[in-house]
Amino acid sequence: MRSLLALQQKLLPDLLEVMNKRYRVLRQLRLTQPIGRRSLANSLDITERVLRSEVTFLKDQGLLDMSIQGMQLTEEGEQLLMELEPVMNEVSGLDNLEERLKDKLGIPEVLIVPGDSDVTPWVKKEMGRAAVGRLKRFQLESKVVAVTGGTTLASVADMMVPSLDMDGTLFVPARGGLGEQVENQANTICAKMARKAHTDYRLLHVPDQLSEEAYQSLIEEPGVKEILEIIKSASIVVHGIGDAKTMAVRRKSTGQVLEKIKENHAVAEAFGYYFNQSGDVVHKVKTIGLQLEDLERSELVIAVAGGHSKAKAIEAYLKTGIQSILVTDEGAAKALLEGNSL
Amino acid sequence: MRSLLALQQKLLPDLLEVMNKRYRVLRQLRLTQPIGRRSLANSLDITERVLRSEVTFLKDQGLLDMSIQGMQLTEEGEQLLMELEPVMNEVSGLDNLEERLKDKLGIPEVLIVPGDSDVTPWVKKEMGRAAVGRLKRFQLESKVVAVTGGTTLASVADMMVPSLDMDGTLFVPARGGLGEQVENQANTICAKMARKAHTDYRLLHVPDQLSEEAYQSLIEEPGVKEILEIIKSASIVVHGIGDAKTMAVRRKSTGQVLEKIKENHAVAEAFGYYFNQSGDVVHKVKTIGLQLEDLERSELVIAVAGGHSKAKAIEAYLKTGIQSILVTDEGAAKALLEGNSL
DNA sequence: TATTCTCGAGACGTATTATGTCCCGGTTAG
DNA sequence: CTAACCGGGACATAATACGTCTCGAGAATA
Repeated sequence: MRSLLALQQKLLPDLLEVMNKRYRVLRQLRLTQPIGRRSLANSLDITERVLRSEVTFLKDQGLLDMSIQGMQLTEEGEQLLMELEPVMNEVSGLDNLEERLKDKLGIPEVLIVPGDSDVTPWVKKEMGRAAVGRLKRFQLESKVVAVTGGTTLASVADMMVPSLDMDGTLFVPARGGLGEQVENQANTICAKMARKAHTDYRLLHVPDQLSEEAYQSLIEEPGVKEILEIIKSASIVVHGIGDAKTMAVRRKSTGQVLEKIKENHAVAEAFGYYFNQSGDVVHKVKTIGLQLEDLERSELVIAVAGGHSKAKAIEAYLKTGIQSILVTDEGAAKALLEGNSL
Repeated sequence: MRSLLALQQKLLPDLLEVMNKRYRVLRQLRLTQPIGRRSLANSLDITERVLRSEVTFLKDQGLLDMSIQGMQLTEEGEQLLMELEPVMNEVSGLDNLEERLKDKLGIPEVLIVPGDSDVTPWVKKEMGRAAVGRLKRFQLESKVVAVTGGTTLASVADMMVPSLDMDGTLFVPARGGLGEQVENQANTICAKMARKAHTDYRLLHVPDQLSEEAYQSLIEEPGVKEILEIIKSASIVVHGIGDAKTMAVRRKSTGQVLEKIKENHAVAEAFGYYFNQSGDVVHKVKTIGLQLEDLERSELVIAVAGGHSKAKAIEAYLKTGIQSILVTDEGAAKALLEGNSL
């Protein structure tokens, strides 16, 4: 017996097209609501008139509300969208991609969201939503969650929502100062995430540049030492993966470091570690906090990174053999699979 | 979690309508093929041009063939239609109706086909097809199937198809002469059914009017006695349900009988028994064969009857408490549920 | 407070599609 | 032989989809 969708393909070949169109409208709306017709049409790359037809239809169906501030999903719209997600993933073949990528990378789980965050920036938010969704399916009560910095993790924080079974969950930054801008620092993201989740957080204040003596005395400081222990005990880690060169530049690393990275052909970066194509560590930012080997003791590691330009970095990092869940986007996933098949 | 169809109802109600239209075309075509555009359009009560659009589409999809004799379903069309049946039942809410009716009548299973056989005659054929389909899901090898007469059972015979697991199945008429026209007599229907099923049948020749002595000597006749025993051993019974008065008139019953039926407020009739609104037997045609109490020993009893005008009769008959499967149509089902809710 | 921006809604001409209505030549049954 | 029915072609018209522009209202900003 064929599936319902297969039957419908025969009887209504354009069904999927329409369904996909409406689904995309709802999904984009969820990300940017409240939003007006023109901007939304622009985001979806369709003309205003077409969007208008869809939107009036969806409004009649009670899936969204129109007001002077713009359009917003109704309760029912949110609900429908949620239920629609797995269906559309299957339709667009994303679950297929997920399977293949899982096999290629040798990791236990891959989640792929549609789009390419290099092309359309809001895809990062979708990755964020997916990561949060995955996180919440885990038993989080009284657990410590360590998070890193980066723009992708900022998206994860953006999409964080409170949940009943996050009672006592504590968010901490994975590692100390890594030279990022404030909004992308682990501390900032950690705080934001905890606030949005309606739960607690602890911060780790470590200056970027530090002499050896100052460093030694700092880690003996009782306040710091206590947090460090909590961080080391983290059972859940959520982190991003960056392109080595980009990250080094963004962190305003010294010429020496840049040189080292270039010489050793580093391609990937994750929480202060730089990796070459084979997954070997070629450089490490000197700071306190979670170390690479600590990951092995974690119960759940989620790596979030997308955009086709990150494909190489993702692949290199996962060659370390870390059993991590990968949350990525269609662009990166396809690039990864293509690159591998060459 | 709602089903995919429920989601689609919200997201693409218009497409489901189209799907329904195309489904109806295919279904009607199956019943009357080969048939031309104009007649088919007439049957479906849509204009020729609309049908034409659908038909050309369906032809392009390879679901039907057009020839000079008319249109016919292809193999693929037949297959699709079959797989589509449960889906469309869900869409049109028929499976919901089935559940409700099952509860109201207190019987184990109800099958409803779309339409109303009082309004559109070919719905009887659909009921026939449904009954045959249900019958074939039962283990029929070497079993005896007793059938009654009536126009509805004639439709069942029409739709009978051979099947691999009907080896050794024997068709017999449930009861002797009941005064029907030849084409609606149990004997005729029994023979037709067996022939279409590519299996055996035995007939029971009993004249309509018979003196008591002749009757007694007849049932002692070896040939008759043998068949009678087979009939009594029938494990499967398929029968119709009629309106009491209509049946009495059609059978040209005597004024005496008509009077009795009227006086006792008989509303339903089934294989020669007349029932009042409470399900009590108020009259019984004197003939040999299966008796009402024999039904209790049957493994499978299927009652087939449709059309809103038969609602009262169906309800009355099923009040006897017989554990029967009911095959009916939308018209009767709705009338039954409405009547009950008043 | 003044100004600018974005919002939904209306309007309207045009391109596209759906539909109603005929007609035609061929095939078949009576 | 003819009447009925078949698919297919044709065409005017109605309905719909779409691109484009405009307007007044509220929100944000300065």
